[in-house]
Amino acid sequence: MKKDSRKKATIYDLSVLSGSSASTVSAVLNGTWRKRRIKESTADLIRNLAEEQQYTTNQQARGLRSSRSGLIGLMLPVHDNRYFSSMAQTFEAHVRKRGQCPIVVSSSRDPEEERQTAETLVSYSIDELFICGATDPDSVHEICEAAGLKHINIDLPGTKVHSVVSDNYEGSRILTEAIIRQFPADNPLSSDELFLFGGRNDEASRERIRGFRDVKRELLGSDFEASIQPTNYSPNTARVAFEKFFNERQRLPRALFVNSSINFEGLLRFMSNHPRELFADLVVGCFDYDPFASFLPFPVLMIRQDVEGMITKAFELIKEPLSTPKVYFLRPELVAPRTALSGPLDGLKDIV
Amino acid sequence: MKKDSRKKATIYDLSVLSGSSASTVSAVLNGTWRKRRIKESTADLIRNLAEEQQYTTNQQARGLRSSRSGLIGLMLPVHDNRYFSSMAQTFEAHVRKRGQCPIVVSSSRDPEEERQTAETLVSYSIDELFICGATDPDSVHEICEAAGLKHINIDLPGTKVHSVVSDNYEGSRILTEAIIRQFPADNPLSSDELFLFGGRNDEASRERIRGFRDVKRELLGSDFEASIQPTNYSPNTARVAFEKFFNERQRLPRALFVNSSINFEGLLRFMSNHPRELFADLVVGCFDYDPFASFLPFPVLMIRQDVEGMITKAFELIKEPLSTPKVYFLRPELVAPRTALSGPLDGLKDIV
DNA sequence: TTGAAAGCGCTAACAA
DNA sequence: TTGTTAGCGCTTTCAA
Repeated sequence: MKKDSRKKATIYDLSVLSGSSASTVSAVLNGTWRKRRIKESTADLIRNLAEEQQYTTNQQARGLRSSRSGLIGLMLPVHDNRYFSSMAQTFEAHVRKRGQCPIVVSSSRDPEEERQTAETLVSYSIDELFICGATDPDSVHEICEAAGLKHINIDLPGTKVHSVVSDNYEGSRILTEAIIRQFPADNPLSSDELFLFGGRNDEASRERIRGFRDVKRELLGSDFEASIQPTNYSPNTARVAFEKFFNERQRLPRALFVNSSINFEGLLRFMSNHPRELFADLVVGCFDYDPFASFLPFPVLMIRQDVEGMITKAFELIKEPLSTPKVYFLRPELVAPRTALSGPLDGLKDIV
Repeated sequence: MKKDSRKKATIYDLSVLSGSSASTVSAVLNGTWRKRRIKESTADLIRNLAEEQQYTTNQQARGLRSSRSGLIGLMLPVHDNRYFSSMAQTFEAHVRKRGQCPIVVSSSRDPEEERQTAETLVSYSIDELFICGATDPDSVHEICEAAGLKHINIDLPGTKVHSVVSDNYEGSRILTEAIIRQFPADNPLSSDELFLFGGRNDEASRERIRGFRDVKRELLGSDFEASIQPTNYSPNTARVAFEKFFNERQRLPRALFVNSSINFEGLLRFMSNHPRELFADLVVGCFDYDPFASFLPFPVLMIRQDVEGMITKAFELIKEPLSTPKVYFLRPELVAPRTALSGPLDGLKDIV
């Protein structure tokens, strides 16, 4: 005999139906029944009833009581970008595998929004927070700390807890060198023909710029202040920067190091206003991987960051009791032009 | 005088500190105090205390009591794709604007996973569920229905509640026609040179195929069974299909209608194994928009679905009391080659 | 092997 | 204008 059917069944309903107490039902349903020495048969009975009544645990109640929620949070700068969306995809797979519920939220690289987002997540008693690409991870840390919430930094390091980031310096060196080597010996690239566009004053950008400059000096003999054109992470700001550069010199550099695929989109916006011939022998290196970008009509070298590795490492580290915060570096990978790498989607089973 | 500081302050702490009762504190903090006729000064006092103690509401407790949570769910097939990631980005902005907390989860187009995901979300008492691109939306409906959870379908329609989808038939017609018109009058495309790759037996694919076939018949005089090559939504399956086609005929069709950017990635994988000259005069139409794909070295026509419009409409409809379930169609937009459209990221403020 | 009872932090009648 | 009280559904001692 069904109950209201609009109302979900509770352990009390099952308690009545089974003739056991609510605490017995609870133990059976949350898996602690073995160590409570509950009879196999009682357990069976209750489980059948639960199935029949379509019982599902009310996680809010469980969470309130146990001050856990089963929710694992990932805070992202933005969703709409292949780097971060693959981060979300990978993160989800890991969380699901542990039987928990992923909750992915973005906070636009705005420190205030980051803090608010963290507070919100705390108020839902999430169990762990992965802070990815935060502008101000240490402020987020304070909030987590105050709530006793385990957390870790990814992509951009903080100073209060462990961080897992790409080796941006090394990645940048590899990319810069690869850009330079694209040019033939009889028409080599000169220092004043290679510019870096994009990024801002964050650790990743600083490291990438450092690698870029070092390699330029080593391989091209020199570098100069203006070879760095920061544009934040914004297609439109990047577009404007390219326009400006072009207007001043009537051409783009022969070679471009674009810091992040987001800014690469700014280059596309610029291109859409100009004839394609203009870019016939442009060489672009992009610090980020996007499968479509790899096949553009000019050589595009890309750096793919090891998202799977970062997430895996972060899951390892987040449970470790914190000693002194350390930064773990993962080496990113150079991707040759016209390369289609497999990604997190390839792990999913195909339903046809 | 601070409390434990590791423990979060509760309304009881504030109740003691302020000398008011817990219910007064509660009313002040959750905004119902005006109608409870609480003195402005008491309210002020309590709010100051709350600030000072860094009080934040325990949403689990509030949710348990009020059987709401402030969580709004979006169920996506996958994250790592520009269509769905822009969906997530847009959805987030809408939810945030309403002061609620977005929770975006993917379920791999697997009906069983869709159901489980829905159950999980229900168990957290989410307030509304947006079901995007679900393989079996009606099963998800049953779960929501049983829990009294408001929900709506996006992208792929269901029969039990309202749905907001792209006008796939019309979009497909537009795209197919545009593909055909890419070819010059003196060397026109013939029916046997245009194939559709990708998709499966879902409503979107069926409609796209219908539009494709209709336009082929109208403009090219005929169509044939084999012009449709379903590959599911999977880069790898698509790659295999292209390989197979190529092996059998030693060439690709002159023109391709690729159903979804996910399958377009399969085409890239195919291309990476072949010299670029092979694709010198290929024309591709893709039902989905990706900014990088738009600039590939051959003409790429794309269809951008109206994500912002779909989300907006869905938010309108979800609160409407359900009469007979209706399907709302939004017209997607044809995107010419070499076009960089602005997206949901452009709405964010730029922090430099 | 099980049950009774307290309580997680909050809301919302109902009193006062 | 405010306080008292009774839960929301679950977990977890402690007792039996």
